[in-house]
Amino acid sequence: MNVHYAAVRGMTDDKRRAILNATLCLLSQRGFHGFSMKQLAERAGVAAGTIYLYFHDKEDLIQQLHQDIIEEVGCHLLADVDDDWPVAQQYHQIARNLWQFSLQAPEIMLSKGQFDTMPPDILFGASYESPELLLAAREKVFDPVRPIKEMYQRGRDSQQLKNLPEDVLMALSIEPICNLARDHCLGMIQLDEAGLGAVIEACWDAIRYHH
Amino acid sequence: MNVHYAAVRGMTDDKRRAILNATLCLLSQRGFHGFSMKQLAERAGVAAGTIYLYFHDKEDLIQQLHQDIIEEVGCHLLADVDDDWPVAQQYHQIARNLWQFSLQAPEIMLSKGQFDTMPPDILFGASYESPELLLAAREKVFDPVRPIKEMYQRGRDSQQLKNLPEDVLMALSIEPICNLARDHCLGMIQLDEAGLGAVIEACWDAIRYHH
DNA sequence: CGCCGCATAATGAACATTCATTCATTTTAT
DNA sequence: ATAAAATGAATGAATGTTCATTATGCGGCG
Repeated sequence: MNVHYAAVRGMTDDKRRAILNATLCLLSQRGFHGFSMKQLAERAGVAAGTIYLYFHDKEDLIQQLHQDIIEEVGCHLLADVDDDWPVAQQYHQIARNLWQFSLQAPEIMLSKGQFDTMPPDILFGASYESPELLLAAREKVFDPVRPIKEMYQRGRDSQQLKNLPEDVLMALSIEPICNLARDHCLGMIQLDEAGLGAVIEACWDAIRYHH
Repeated sequence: MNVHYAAVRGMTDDKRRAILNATLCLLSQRGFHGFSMKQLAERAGVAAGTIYLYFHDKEDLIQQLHQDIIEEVGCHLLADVDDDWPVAQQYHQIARNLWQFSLQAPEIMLSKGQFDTMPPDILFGASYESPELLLAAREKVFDPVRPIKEMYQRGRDSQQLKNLPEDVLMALSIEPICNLARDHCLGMIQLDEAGLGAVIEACWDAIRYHH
């Protein structure tokens, strides 16, 4: 009887997946507004009421999608990254993984901005009113990408990276690639293999310690 | 009789400003969803119907706010930047202006992400279906920040900056600062004067041509 | 095999809200 | 007195959610 952990009533997990996929799809092209549960039901190929068998309400749905995406991103970014590699090589692999991932799952890259600007009580179940609770909740949610943060720590401690907080190092070397990947998915820019290499090198220049 | 250019019926422009300010305020803290015209009217201190004297509808309001913000940002970023300066100095001044602006108008920084992920037909009156129209409309809207783009061009042509498209150079050297400014406004990170200098230097490292 | 009972899964019309927008009326300024 | 500006109750459409009803899969029984 240990198959019932996923949902209270809903059983087959592929319905849940279909709903999550449809949510991501709508979110990436229509945004959070102009996105209704009825549209979602139609897109997912289920009835409106079915959604509420798998998710408590709209916010719960968004929250679970967010968690789901972070796990998938974390998994893909860290693929083929060896703990024993030097930080430079690890970063380059992660950066390439990120770009490749954005090509195979563009909806996720396109929806990233939506999540980034979402009220924190939806994503983390905690509001700005209690900063310490919010911080803890956020840390838990982003646990799947913690190894990346730790890589930045190691690089900084060994003076291979600049002496800056991890958030800053990530803002300098991950976010630009996310932005460019989004623009690339939207057809606003083109970037070939050589261009990608140059971009990654530029991001590396931003964070590496220049002796 | 030359005071009637601003609106069809509405006259006093401070009502328009009040509505725009209230829109920005709500947009930055509640996001696009959970933002209603009735809330807006209350916040702006006007009746619901008054909004429609100055703006055709909700989308028009958002579009005008977007244009308004871009003009203000462009104006502030280029303050105290001399055309005769070397590119390095120009960039540093713009970066500092950007940070300072984010402190004095945090709502604008907080709402940036909302606009970035908004369907293009709202912001530019053109959809993805006709890429050439969309591109032209976008260029027109972003005209106030064109001097910045031109600075990047000059820097690249004179081999002071890396040989990358302007969009890429901006993604590398402007966007990270926007991201950090947003996180700083939200209290998620702290950054003192020294830290800011280090961040700007890092962004400069990302785009400058290393001989 | 076919039929039955039963528990779970799924449905979608119905409901109460909330939304953007309108317009007959009132206020304001000249 | 008159024209422009502002109002806010009214309207219909759309939203998130519920729940009485229907469908489905399944193990036992004749």
